[in-house]
Amino acid sequence: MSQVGGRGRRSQKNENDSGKPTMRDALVAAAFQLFLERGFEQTTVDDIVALAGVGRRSFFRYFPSKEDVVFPDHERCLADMTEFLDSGSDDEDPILRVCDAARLVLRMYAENPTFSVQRYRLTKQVPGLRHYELSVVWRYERTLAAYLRERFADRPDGDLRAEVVSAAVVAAHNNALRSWLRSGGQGDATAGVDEALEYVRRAWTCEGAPSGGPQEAEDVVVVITKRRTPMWRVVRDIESTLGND
Amino acid sequence: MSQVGGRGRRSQKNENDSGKPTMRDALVAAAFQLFLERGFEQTTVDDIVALAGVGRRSFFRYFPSKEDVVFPDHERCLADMTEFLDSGSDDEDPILRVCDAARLVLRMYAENPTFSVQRYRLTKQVPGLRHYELSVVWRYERTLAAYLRERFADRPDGDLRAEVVSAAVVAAHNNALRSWLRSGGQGDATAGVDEALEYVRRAWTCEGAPSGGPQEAEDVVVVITKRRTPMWRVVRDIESTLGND
DNA sequence: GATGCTGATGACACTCAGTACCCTGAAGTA
DNA sequence: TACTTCAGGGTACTGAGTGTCATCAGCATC
Repeated sequence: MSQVGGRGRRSQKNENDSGKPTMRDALVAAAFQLFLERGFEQTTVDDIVALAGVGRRSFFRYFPSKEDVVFPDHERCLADMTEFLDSGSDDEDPILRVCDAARLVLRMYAENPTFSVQRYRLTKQVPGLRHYELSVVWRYERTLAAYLRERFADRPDGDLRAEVVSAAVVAAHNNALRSWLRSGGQGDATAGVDEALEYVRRAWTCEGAPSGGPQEAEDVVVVITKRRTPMWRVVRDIESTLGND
Repeated sequence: MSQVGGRGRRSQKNENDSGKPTMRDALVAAAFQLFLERGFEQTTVDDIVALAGVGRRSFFRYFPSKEDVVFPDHERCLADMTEFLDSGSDDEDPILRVCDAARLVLRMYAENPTFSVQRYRLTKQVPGLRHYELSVVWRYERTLAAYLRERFADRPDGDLRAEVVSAAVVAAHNNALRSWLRSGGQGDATAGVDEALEYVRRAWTCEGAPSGGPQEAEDVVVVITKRRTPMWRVVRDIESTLGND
């Protein structure tokens, strides 16, 4: 119960050097202690501020809602993501760029596995928190989509492509992230996310020019046919795979 | 202001033949009238029940929350979608199937354009409703993903693929749907959605097995390598494609 | 027609999240 | 010292959502 709190993102303004935790951090710690003890819905804001020893009004000064205290670091992560996307050069593959942006979220989770896993279990149980999480994920997705929309502005399908790719990237990232969280935060989270993101990137870059990518593999695609498959069918499928139709 | 209400889904149990609207419909109509007049947040549940001439407690008997009254038909549409997916035959392309499932949502919107457009404008303005909509969309996405996960169970990447494809399908559908709603519900919504869904399908059926239609192909997979690719790399990729690693 | 059951509705009270408003005290500044 | 500023405390209020009980209409049964 001592590893909770907004740890893992020091050197920010919400941390003073004297070791004494900020009121914000104290509130997060108190809230999580109670949430884990008796559940989210069974804990009132009054309980939290009583444990933290502060006034009720102060809680809402730091967190706009009771749900916000469960996701204390997303606001910063979202800002980091925006900044990261703004700072990129224009000759980089946009899809690779949003994949890297998604990795920022993973990094935030991985910085404090215990906290992340506790939060994951809590969120899984409580509908209200699940819904709140949706709105957080949605904001990440909007950020990625806005970036892609700009980068794809010259394409006729730019708008649709931006939407779909950002949704796919977020889904892939979250799929790998949740799998890591389900495992209790054991092992390396990065590998799974890399794989998942690469999976999406491949689907959305193969169809035009093969373009980017590390340079290994990618060059090899596999054909397996049943015996006696008519040759025209093989040819047709090769052609449609290559996008020549 | 008279075209609001849960219209467009008659022949359901919430409609009695005597022409007198159900209490549920009366509540939806009263709520929308007030929401459009003075806004969602400026309207209390007390206002709604007063206008509808019913008791306050009755509101919450029909709608679990104030937000629910804005999306009175999604519950049924979700049930339709589940039923549709359950009733399909197993030799149909899963991705085509979920695309068709997504079209059920479009159909619901298109059944009552005026209502849909009013709701769209309302939802766009009110953060609370936007968040609620996210959870509705999420449930559709979960339904599609659960179906795909089952259908992709034999693939090594089945889980990830199910997540990513359902996210992409939902994103494409919503992109086209919103574009239609922004236009004020003019013209044909179907064409745009068809195009968007086809866009996604193409990206996700070319990449592995060409598969495509019902029973054709499926047997043909394509290998293309660069000249002079080392044989070990070809073998490795064949193995990993087959999931033998 | 009286009795009893049931399901829909209304009435009332309560909890709790979130907000508006104002007070206090500490720190800094002229 | 007087003034300002600002973080925080205290109180009262609004409004969503819930639990509980009373009421009443419809309907069957005796």
